Amino acid sequence: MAVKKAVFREVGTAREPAVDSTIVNLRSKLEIYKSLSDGGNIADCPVRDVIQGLNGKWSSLLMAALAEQPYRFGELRRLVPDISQRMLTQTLHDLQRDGYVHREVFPTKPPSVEYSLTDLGRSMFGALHQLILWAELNHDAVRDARAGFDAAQG
Amino acid sequence: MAVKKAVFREVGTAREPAVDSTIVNLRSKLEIYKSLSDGGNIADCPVRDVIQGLNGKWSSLLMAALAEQPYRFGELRRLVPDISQRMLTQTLHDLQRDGYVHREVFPTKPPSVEYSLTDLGRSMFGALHQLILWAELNHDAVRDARAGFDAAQG
DNA sequence: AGAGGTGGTCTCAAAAAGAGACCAGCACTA
DNA sequence: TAGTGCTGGTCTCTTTTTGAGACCACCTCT
Repeated sequence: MAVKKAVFREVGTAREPAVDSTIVNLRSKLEIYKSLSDGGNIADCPVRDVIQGLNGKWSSLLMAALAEQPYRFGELRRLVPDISQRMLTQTLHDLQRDGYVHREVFPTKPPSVEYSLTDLGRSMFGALHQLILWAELNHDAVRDARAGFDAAQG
Repeated sequence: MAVKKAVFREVGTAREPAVDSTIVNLRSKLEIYKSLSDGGNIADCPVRDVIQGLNGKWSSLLMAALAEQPYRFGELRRLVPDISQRMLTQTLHDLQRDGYVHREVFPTKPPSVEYSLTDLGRSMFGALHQLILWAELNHDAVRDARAGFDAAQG
């Protein structure tokens, strides 16, 4: 099987000549992931620490929702029907702990709770959004790859 | 508590005026996550489907490693000491299935297996890398947020 | 009085991840 | 020739994470 023609689309259609931007090539990507100064042990790496907080099943979805507008607890639950109340509580708690989400209780009766992105959260979503955008543009390529792989492997 | 001054740094130091780039505001971010045309059910959303494959504990780390250069199985195991052989096999398998990673067996004795990024994988890493870069630049802000949260909540 | 909406917590089952033994095949060494 | 080690895995068992759903106090409206 020869090298397939690249049919996927890049996120930055213009002005981004290729995958590797200038800063990417400044030093080894793995070095960046190790984030230097970790004493040679890749296990406790700050970047891993931060990324870990985002790769939960619901984190990126809730970030995308809150990037749109602030939402109340129940609104988020209705917006994402297949999340359990337990995981919604927990994921929002974790996002708040990492400083991405602000939780505000309003003294209504019964009290309502509003979740919104902090400045840090908006900043982080700017980067996360690149990935979401890529996924939207290339989901059919990924789906094709999966289908091809499954067909080949049985 | 007033609105804190934003002390975190943006990834694109110049030319990116704020979090929201032009394309971000074209339509609702949540709409993008739903990726339209999903019949109103956010549960089976192509973007979620793609993102899901990347938020495993080891996926982004292995992508970063392979973005640096191709590696053999044992090399990856030594590079990431705290991954179990089982999860390394499985994660590489999943990344291969999604079309990000190419697996090639060389007929040496004993046979060796080399893993490398495909074009699709390199393209995806271009987006993922934004997030990694953000994490590197802002991990202290996240760490501070965590410390503050833990101190407040006990 | 009863139903419904608020934002949760608690318990228990299912799924995923981690630890480590085991495997075939070959090369090198003793 | 028997041991040792390296290759890339799989298999089983235990621990952690997630999911499903009951339960809760409080208030409002009917």
